[in-house]
Amino acid sequence: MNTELEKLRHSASHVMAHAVMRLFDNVKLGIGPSTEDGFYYDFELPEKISEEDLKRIAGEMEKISAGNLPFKKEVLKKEDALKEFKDQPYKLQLINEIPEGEEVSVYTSGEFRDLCRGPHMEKTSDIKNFKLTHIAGAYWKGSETNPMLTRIYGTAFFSEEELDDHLKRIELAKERDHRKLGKELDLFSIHGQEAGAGLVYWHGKGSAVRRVIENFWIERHLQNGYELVNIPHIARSNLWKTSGHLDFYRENMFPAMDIEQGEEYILKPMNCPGHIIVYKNTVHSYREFPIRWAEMGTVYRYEKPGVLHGLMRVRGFTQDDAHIFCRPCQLDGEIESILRFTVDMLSTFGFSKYEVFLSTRPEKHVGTDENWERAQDALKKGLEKISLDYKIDPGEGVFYGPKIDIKIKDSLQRLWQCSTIQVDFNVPEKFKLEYSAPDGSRKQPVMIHRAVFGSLERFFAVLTEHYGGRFPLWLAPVQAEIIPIGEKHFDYCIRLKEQMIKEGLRVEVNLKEEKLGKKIWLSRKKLVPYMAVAGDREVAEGTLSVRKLGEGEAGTVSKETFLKNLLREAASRSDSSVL
RNA sequence: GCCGGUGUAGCUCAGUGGCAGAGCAAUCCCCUCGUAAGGGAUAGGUCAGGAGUUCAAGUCUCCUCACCGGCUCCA
Repeated sequence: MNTELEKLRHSASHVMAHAVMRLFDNVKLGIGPSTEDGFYYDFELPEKISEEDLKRIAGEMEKISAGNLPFKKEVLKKEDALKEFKDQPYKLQLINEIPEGEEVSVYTSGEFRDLCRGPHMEKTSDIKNFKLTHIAGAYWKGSETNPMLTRIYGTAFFSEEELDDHLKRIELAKERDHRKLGKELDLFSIHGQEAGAGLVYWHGKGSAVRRVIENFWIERHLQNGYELVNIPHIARSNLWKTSGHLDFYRENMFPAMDIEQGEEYILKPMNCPGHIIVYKNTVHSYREFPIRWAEMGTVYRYEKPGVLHGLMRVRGFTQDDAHIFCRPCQLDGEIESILRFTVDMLSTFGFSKYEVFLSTRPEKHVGTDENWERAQDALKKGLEKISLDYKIDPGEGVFYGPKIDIKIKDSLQRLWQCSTIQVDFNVPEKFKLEYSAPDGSRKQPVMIHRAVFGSLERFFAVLTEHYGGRFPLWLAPVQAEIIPIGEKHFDYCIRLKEQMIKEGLRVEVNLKEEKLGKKIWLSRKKLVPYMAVAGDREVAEGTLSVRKLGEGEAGTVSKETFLKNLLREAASRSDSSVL
């Protein structure tokens, strides 16, 4: 299945490889596929190259394109192919992996010949609108144990307009980067050098957004039959031994703290054992089920230095976690209601498109095959019941159970993993959890682990990029800025601010001695949804001249009306004015 | 962890071996102002950290840390 665009991009990767072969000696070729956004080709090069070299390579590509060379396909016998590519170790490996009976084809364009399944464009001059974007290292065949090749990324389109649009979209994504907005809007900071990589400092403005998210989360959980619990951040290592974390999750855990003579404590990488401690504190009856315990639980995981990324990938983060204890017969119903609950909550934040994945048993796991089968079946049934389309991600489950991951699509059509639902028969077994069944016997409950936002840090980052920092009113760190025109209007503005703050709004006053135009410019830079200007006229009438971000002047209203309107809009949790 | 790049004032960045710079922000002064940046002055630096080469290092070399683009891994 090759679309025309994939054909174009794959052909572009050939032209790029062709150019690289012309410019460097002794190049070993890896693979050069098309991707969602463009294409790449992996090379083993005799020397280091940097982004500077991309211009040269692109220049050579222009020449090859202008050369108008046809792409010609040729089918070879396997032994002939092996002979022809004897100096290309990676190609040899690929040839040897082609199953018997499948054809071995080679594409030729000018003096460049490459092992390739095709298909291709007709000629090199079809590749006109391309751009080489960046360079990266990539393991051969994606395995850490293989040598690292140099990957050159590029993109190509049929028309110049499409290429420009694409490059503009990349620029837009850069503008919306949560790390950039985090600085500009004073939301958070990370101090890798001074205080530790991957550890987040939430500033006042970021915390304001976070608090709104948390309050909404608490409200919805209480309405949906959850109880909120709280657990400590460290626990003795024997707890993590029992749970299986020390055996199966150790590489992601910070080393144990030796507190007093041989008593080791461990910083929690997950919340589940803590909730299990609460469960085990008393005996439970089937009549209590389902028990739904939720917590914004902060966890710490050791992540390799190279994987850290803003708020998206950190070493300390807060999961909006919940554990549901129930009877096996309640499992389907619980999964279904969790899915509905999740989708409902996400839609409030403007996320209505998802991709859903069902991840199955990984290599490193606890528990029996039978338990894994049961858990997977339950998840499948839940998905089918609310007819959500999903894909299977083989071997991607957690060590204690399979999971459903919901990836949300943001306003730039990018996917982000947030929500997760995991069915677990294994940890209850390890901790010997019990409940009294209707017939008086002791049975083992099933446990569901689930998170809607996944990590608050990541969700906040996704939200920031989704809205490009222009948060809808209910989330905005500063909902309104009141701007006095001159010093004599300060009192009026300060009193109004105090009144609005008492009503629960987040409001600031700009008391700098600047001109109105500059104050408006500053407020716009901070992406504050509403500005309220007050001068002589407004003070005399008890009104405000209102400006709306992105829309400009919105007329004069009484300060009471302004306050009421803001309260109403914030309470609606609507994002319609933003997107 | 791996490949490549980067690290200079609070922020954005210039400075390729010879006196450490600009704009914005900050502070002070002038202007007292009506809807997208008024003017002036002042202050602000262990040039990420350490070692080395050199008469001389922000600049060259090595090590460490962090950050950026990817790979592997992942909420």
